[in-house]
Amino acid sequence: MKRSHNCNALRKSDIGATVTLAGWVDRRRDLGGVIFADLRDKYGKIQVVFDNPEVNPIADTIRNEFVIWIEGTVIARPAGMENPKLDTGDVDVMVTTIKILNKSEPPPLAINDHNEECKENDDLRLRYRYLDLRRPWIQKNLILKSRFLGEVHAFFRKNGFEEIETPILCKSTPEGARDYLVPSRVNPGSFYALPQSPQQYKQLLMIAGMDRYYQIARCFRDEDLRADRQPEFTQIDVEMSFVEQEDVMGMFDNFVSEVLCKVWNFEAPQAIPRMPYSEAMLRYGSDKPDIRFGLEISDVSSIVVQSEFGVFKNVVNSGGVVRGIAATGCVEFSRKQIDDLTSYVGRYGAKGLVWMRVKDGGEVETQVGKFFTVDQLNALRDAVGAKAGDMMFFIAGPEKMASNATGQLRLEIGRIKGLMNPKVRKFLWVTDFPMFEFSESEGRYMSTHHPFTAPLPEHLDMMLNGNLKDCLAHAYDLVLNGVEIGGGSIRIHNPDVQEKVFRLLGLTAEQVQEKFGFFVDAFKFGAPPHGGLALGLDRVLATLEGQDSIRDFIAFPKNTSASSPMDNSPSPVDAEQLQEVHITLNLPKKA
RNA sequence: GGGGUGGUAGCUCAAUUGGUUAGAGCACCGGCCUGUCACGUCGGAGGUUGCGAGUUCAACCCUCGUCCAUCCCGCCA
Repeated sequence: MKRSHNCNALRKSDIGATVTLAGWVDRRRDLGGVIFADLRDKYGKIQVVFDNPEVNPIADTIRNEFVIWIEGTVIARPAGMENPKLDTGDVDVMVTTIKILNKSEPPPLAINDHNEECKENDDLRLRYRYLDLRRPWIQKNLILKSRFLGEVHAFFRKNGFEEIETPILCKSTPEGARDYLVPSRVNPGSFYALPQSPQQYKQLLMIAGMDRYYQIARCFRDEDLRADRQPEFTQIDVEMSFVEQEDVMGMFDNFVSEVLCKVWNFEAPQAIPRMPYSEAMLRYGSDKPDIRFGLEISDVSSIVVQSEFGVFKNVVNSGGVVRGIAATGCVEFSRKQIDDLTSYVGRYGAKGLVWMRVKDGGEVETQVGKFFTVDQLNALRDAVGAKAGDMMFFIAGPEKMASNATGQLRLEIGRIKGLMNPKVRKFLWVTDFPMFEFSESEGRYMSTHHPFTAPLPEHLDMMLNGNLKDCLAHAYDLVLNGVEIGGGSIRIHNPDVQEKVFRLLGLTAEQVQEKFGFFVDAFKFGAPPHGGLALGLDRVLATLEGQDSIRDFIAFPKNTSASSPMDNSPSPVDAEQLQEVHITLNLPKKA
């Protein structure tokens, strides 16, 4: 049963050796007299040959995904018969003994598909995830993750961080995402929450004097899923004492150049550029700009308000904005392409999309030309930086919507023009986030980051005086190719300020005491200034691999309904189990 | 909660304007084949067209409902 080599080990230099191998049958080719089979394991593939009456009757019966063990001799392939697609392609193993260790039914997934894209739908893949995971290219993802984590540990240990575990059974707190709840059997009617992140624990570790903490932390959020969002996911969670923003960001500048560049083998950025949130929103219409390409956005409100174009004028006069973008080299966009873009930005609330073409001589051609003077059209062209051969697009509306919709338009044009090269890695720090955002649905201000984030020191008084709109936070996000891969902040370490922030968020003194009392109290016993950052492990992997979905970097992910088709979780439980945890069900009526 | 797309053989897909026997490739089963490597070749089996109603002489196709998946908005850092 022992194997002398794995399936990727044998080379020309091994010719003549007697070896034993074990693995899965990737593919069998029966030529009548001689039978070939590709044997596969985690390490690779090798072709084995059956050409004697002792073994061929058994080799006749093997099928895809059978697990076999063979003994044989390494032989050179006949000249011209080498297979350059295999690392082991210079040799064969001539089999002298074969044992079938296990049979396999025909697999419902094409594990041996030669191209690295799987066409099976996700539901099927997740139902048979253990087969899906046999595909070499997806194993490669998990192996890469494992190797990456090794480097992560090495980096933080080298920099004096301690790896400390924090509870999975936590206290449910308001703010942030919806909690996953766990009923307590011994405390009837009480519930734990699974952590959305170890935020409070890591801050308490700073108060405890641990100075530098990191953890590969599992986080849970009961919100609707996306391709890049799972109900449980992993963060590289970090916190440091006696630091300022520069110290935390500097640590992660090093992390990028020492860990990410090493694992993914790309050149370290000279310095990761920084951009204030307000600038990111204006120039890119996003708090996570993809700076791999230009197509920057300009505000043209002051120009269009002079025109006779009612739509734009009214928007600006009622407090809205008009944003424009020069789609470089897109003058030939068809009517249909423009219609598609119009409905695309409609998803983000844009009521319409105004387009203008810049002709060869530089003159501007547009359907709405009669509402503008030539000077105004030229001013628009120059404001967005359009040249002959470019198409200009404009979106009007309330600032938040117009900004976002134009930003999404920019990304879509980038996709259409193929400007998103996954081989290019552009990191960016976005800083100076607003401390609070007004939530229409909640009817109150909410923390942009989380309620433990400190305001900029120069904005503290502003905040204490109740000006939440203009108050900026000591927060920073790390962005890679337009994906937010991490975020952090300098934390509040003054109990009075922390209490005040909770109150500004609408919590009563009683609620603060009940939900966060222990936390505020902790700061009364000598809390050091501290701050930190958390990186989304799965997103870092997916983004650096040029993938949109994090699912292929998680061994057993959930589907969009947060369930697992493989083991059918979540699932109902016995009445006795419910009784033990003092729960009675109150299910929604089915129509 | 809302919108888009999809659901046909084990898998991936096709099926003209609604038209009579729902096809192909892969996989599977059987035959042939001694250098293939996505082997080839001959043959065979395999279908509640997601589910339920309705329209029609006739429904994979049209209508309504419903379930599931997926992508997105809201939500979520």
